[in-house]
Amino acid sequence: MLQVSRKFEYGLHAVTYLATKGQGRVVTVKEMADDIGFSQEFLSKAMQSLKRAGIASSVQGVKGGYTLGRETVEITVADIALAIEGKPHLVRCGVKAESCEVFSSCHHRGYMGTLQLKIQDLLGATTIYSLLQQIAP
Amino acid sequence: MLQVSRKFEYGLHAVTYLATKGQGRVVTVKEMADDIGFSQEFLSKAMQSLKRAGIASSVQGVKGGYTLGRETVEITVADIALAIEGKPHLVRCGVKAESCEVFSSCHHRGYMGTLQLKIQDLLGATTIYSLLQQIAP
DNA sequence: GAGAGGAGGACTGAATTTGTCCTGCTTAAT
DNA sequence: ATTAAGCAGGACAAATTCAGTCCTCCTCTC
Repeated sequence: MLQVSRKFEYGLHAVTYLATKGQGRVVTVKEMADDIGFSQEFLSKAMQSLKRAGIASSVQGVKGGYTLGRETVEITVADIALAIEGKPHLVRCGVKAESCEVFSSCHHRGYMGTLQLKIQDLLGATTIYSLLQQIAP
Repeated sequence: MLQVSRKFEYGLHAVTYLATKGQGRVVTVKEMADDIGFSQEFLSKAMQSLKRAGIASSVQGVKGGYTLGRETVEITVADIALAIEGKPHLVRCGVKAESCEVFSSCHHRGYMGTLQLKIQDLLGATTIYSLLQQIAP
């Protein structure tokens, strides 16, 4: 269906939250979940992925929580997608060649490959910084 | 996971098959399924979608089958995607606003919307004709 | 009128996504 | 030292979607 996952949406919301309302402080998952309006448990998973990718960094223990791990100009939408959904595979044979019956004789692999790159470029061209500019005029 | 459906892959293969090995004649689903190498029943579904969209046209009865419904320069990859997967919705709120908890306060809808349009443009920029050029040098 | 072949609804099984639960670890505060 | 807030992450359950099959009907050629 060529649709982005919910977890990605959660992650993107969380990052913009940290970038705006979370400046200079540590923000708990609970605060974000309450304020934005979705499940704390699930958002927590997204944050863990963002952390592993260095997009967010975490502070443990009481008074713990999350902050951004990099400047907003250094985080692109593609980074968030990669952190949360892993490497994109527009077609199945990108994951497993065996999953395609016609792998050896396939004529579109080249095209689908460049298409995927172009989509990644599209996502990579937007930083959180520029995204925020678009929001608040 | 931002992945294209299998049915779309089937459809794309079928269209290029018709455009190359099926010139000037009517091709049965069985032939395509056998030659390309996947399920006849399922390919049949894809063909039905393509037919409804006018990308393929069908002949019923004995000696029936499919032909292309338009010239290859007038069929884009986006057309095939639309025919088979329906209107694209990068985010859920495009399908149902209620499916998003933060619809009213959402900051990314505008961005996601233009992103979707850009992806559609990408698909719309490739015609079957140009795709075939890329394949056979 | 028999059989090849498309049309399409219904259904099933598999895979993926989404979300919850639980347990453990870290650390500030008391 | 103990407690409780909060992150980390594995395991599991539910829901949704996708993929594929089956069955019936209709159309057309021979």
